[in-house]
This record gives sequence, structure tokens and C-alpha cells, in this order.
Amino acid sequence: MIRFASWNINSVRLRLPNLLRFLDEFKPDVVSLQETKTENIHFPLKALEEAGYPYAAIEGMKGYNGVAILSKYPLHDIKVQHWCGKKDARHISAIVEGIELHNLYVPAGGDIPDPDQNPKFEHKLNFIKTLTDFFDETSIKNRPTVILGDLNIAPLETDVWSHKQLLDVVSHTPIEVDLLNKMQNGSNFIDSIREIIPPNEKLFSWWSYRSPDWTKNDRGRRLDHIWVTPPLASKIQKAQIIKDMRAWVSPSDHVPVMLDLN
DNA sequence: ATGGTTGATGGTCAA
Repeated sequence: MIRFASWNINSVRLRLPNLLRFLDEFKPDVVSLQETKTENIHFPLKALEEAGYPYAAIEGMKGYNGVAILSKYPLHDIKVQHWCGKKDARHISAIVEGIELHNLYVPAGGDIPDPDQNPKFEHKLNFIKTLTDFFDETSIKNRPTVILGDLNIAPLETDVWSHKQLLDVVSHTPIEVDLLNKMQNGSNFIDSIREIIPPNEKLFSWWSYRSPDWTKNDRGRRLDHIWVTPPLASKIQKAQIIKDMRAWVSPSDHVPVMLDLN
């Protein structure tokens, strides 16, 4: 069994105590982080090595973005990808235990759901399209691969607290949901979390900070995903979203999603 | 329709 986790940590330095507690309690073999928000020289590699994660692939920048893969087992063929002509730290990949792993941080996309008015939303849409082509062109569907990260899109009606009220809200607009579905279908990616937790159940991985009480009315969205390619389909064993972590001291606004492969 | 909070930074921008 190998356990993968993905978490938008929203500052790895500020959230290091939460990360160490998470690793201790849930013991993922490989954890992928987004929004580490720090340059590589300041990444707390030593504490993580001491916690049992001596292998790391990190790509950070000052102040925002940033992705990382931490592992109990060696990481091979580490690659950083830059898309849309930007140097954003949003995509890092590696091979672990014979499985190809892609850790993604899709642009949030700003507030206005119109690419002509909002360059951030345009960037988000272009980012998804570019990834779609990249995965297709490299025939990823034929290799045992895990795609995970903060995709910043909640595709299903049950992935948001109110489908109707969020149709115009970036993260759940039809235009971006369509593009995400095209990316998923183009490479036959399987939404592993929804293989375990039925699609008719409401399921969230993010709750806004901008609410006095995140538990009130449970107004969340499922923005964080773990997909696998067909060669791994039969290996899906268990999937979890660690909702309790939203209630820990000094929480991220996202909680980890986890997948166990047999 | 609006504003709400958090993080990195050092005035604001991003989410």
C-alpha cells in the first residue's frame, strides 16, 4: 500500500507545526503541498527529514505560489514545469515507487468570471488548456500516474455548498468546469476520491477564511483533487478528506485529501 | 450587492 496526500498548506513555514502533526497522525508516504509561499532556501527541509521524509522536490518563490513533494521513498526524474509564459511555481513532478506523480497548483483566477475582463481568469483557463494538451501529447493515460493538487475548480454540483448560487463564482463556473472535464476525459483520469465517496454526497476540501464561523451552514467547496490514470484504477483502496484539520489551531483554509493505492 | 479573513510583506496584492 502507498498513501498519497495533497494539501494546500498556505505557507509551509507558518504551518510547519500543523504539517508535522498531520504527518505523524496520518502517515502519508508521499505528501504534495501547494502555496508553500517561500523560496527554496527557506523551506524547512531539516524538520521534515527528521520527521521521516528525507526526499523532497521543491519549487518555491518569494511570497506566493510554490509547490513541493515530500516522500519517505526516493524521488526520481524530478521536473519543474512553467506554463503560460510565466515563472510561477505551480507544477512539479517526480517518479516515486514506479508511479509518476504530478503536483499542480492551478491559478485561482481572480473574482470576475470573464476572461476578457479578468486576466487572472484568462490565465486560469489557459493553464488548464495547456495542461490538457501536455497530458494528452505525452500519452499519460498509458502510464501509472497520479495527478493531484489544488485545481481551484469544484466540478460537481455536490462539490459546492450551493450549485445555483455559485454558477457565477470563479471555481464553479460552467466554462472552467467544462475545461476541467475536458482535461479529465482527454486522458481518462479517474477522480479517485469520488470512486470512494459517492458523487451524490456533498464533499468539500476548502472553507473560506472570510466567514466568522466556517462550520456554520458548511459553505465549502471541493477544490483539491487526486486523479489516477487507468493503469492504477484497480488499485484504489481508500480515499479521505481530513475535514477535522480545518478546526486545528491556525488552520489552512484547505484540508488535505488522501488516497491509498494497493 | 457587498464584505468578510488570512498570509507575506513592509504598501498592497493574492487568495
